[in-house]
Amino acid sequence: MNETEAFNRIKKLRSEIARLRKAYHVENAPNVTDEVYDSLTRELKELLKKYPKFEDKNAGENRVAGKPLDKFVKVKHQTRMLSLNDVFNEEELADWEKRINKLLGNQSSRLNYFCEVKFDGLAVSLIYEKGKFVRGATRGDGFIGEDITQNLKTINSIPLVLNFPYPEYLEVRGEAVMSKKTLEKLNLLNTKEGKILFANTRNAAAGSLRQLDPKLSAERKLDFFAYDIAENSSDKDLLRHSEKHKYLKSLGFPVDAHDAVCKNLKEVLGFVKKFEKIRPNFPYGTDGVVVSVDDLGLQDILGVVGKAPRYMAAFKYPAEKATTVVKDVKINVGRTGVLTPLAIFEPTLVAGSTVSKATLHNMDQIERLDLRIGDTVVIEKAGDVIPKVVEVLTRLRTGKEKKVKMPEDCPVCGSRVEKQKIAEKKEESVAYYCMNPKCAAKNERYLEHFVAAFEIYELGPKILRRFKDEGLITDAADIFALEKNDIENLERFGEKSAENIVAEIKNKKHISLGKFLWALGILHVGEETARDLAMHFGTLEKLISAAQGNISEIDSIENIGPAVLKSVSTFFNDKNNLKFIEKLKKNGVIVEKTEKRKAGKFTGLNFILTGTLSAMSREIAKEKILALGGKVVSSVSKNTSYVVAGEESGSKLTTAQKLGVKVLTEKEFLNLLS
DNA sequence: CCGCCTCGAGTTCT
DNA sequence: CTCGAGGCGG
Repeated sequence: MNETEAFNRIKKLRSEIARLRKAYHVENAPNVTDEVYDSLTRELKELLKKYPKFEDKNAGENRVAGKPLDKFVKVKHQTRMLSLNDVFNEEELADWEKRINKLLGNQSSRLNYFCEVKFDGLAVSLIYEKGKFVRGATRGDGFIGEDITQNLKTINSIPLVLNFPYPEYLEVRGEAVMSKKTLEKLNLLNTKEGKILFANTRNAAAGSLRQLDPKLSAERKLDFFAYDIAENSSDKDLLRHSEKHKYLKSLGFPVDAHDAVCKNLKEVLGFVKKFEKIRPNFPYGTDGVVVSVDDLGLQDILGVVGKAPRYMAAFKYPAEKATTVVKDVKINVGRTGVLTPLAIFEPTLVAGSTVSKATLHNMDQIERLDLRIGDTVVIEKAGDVIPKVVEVLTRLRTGKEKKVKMPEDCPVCGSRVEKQKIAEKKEESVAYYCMNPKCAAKNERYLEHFVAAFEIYELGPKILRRFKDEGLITDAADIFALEKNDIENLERFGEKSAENIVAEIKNKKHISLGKFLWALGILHVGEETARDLAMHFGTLEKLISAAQGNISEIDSIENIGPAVLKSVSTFFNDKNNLKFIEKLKKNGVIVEKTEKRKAGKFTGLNFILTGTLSAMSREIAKEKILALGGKVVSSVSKNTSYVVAGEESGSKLTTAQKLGVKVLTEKEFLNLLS
């Protein structure tokens, strides 16, 4: 990026950030997520670090967010309400400590830390006179906030009268929050009434406290947690931040129950990691941990720079949403010849890992998103794992973005690309296909699929490709004729790895009919349908003769309709395919006969496996269920009998609960098995 | 013919 | 996990 481009980007970012801020703080628009805002702000900051000449003191990023609304009475804070500097990882936390140590010099030996959970709500200030709650205000811009005393009085956890002995005058800082449960209920209600939903607990808390009618505010059932004392007229000697917490507790304020003094950064990180585990099940929304220098004397020495104190840092957990720029859209060719667009972007940290690409599925999806190369996009991780482009920030466009075009020719073999007719229908497929049966990409993907079905784990994509390039194999059947010598002679392959590979292949020559049919890669015949076929016919020979003669027998099988029927019969009437099967047999592949599905105690039951089981792998669990006559399906619906939830279960658990499907713990599942 | 379920296929990172 | 498409019942 050159200087002009950087400057243009900075301008765009500034205006979009300003727009989001206004939507967020002034209009309380619930659909704006602060993560997108944060992500853009981070990019702007980095750009300004690289190009300091474009710094602008009056620009939005140098002002504290939160312009007060006109509707509420404005109040001036006696001491400014600060914001915090963020750190995102261990390294940044260590940098923070280094800066502190430098400033403290020889006093740094007294340094220890205080950790507390950072609630994601609305920061408020509460004033008590003679032990009575007299005024509460929002943070606003840090200097001037809004008087929301009436609304705050509806929060049960804010004491209206302090426990004795209390100081003449006290100003408490804390966070007004909404529990996740309350938010869920509120959103459910809003859905029914057709109102807009709140994106997170923070927006909900802020929105609720901004209700002009305190009755509405009261219905929202907010909570409060205190974290600091700003003014205190008593002569009580508070020397540490941790003592403030204790004192707040004694006066009747709820404080974070996890808070702890940490001797060093290692302990701080321990706290951060411990809470990260608790966080998903914690009743309130949180976005990190606040780390403070515990000694108030040291805090004074360190002081405040700009709007944030040097003695505090917010350790932020990785955001679930982030923004990034699409550098390119590549086209992948799959086993079936389908062309799949793949967005390539700047490596970006999202939900704990760095992501550099995401599938776009097909052209329709690209059009729906209106995605162009060069666009800034919002990404998240579906189910916390798979990166996904959720939105394009079209306002950040410069006009230089390029539309994505599906190539007319296959990017690998160069042959024509086209949409396919959908069986029994006039429509065409959404996807484009490379129709060349000899396409190198298709063959490679097929080899990968084949070894996966045979469970030959030693042969990954890289090795397969190498074997193919070196001429060791031309088709999948050649794999079973590989010898130790062939492999050893290749560069970068040792004797040991050659032995392992050959042994593994030999081991996997016996295969069930179902897995074998799946390995053949027949159109529309995946793992499930392959098993249905295997269960019905029992042997490969019976299936082949039916495919070549009495196809009505295939048609009669449950879950097999016209499309699958046609593809199966076409496959087994093709001479090349039959030759390939013969070659596999000749090379030692033995297809095991399949027993007809036995009725067992799981007959008619559908299982879903989610999360990690400790006693067995999912693969084994699946086999056990099948052996008892049950089925393992991949998506939850109301027809699902049981969801078996292991450790760290994903979204399937949530859907199960929503649909009222019975959920089993691993223990309950094991009991059911035996 | 439509709407619900499933299945198939492609996909990411540690 | 997600999207498209096949199977099937209403």
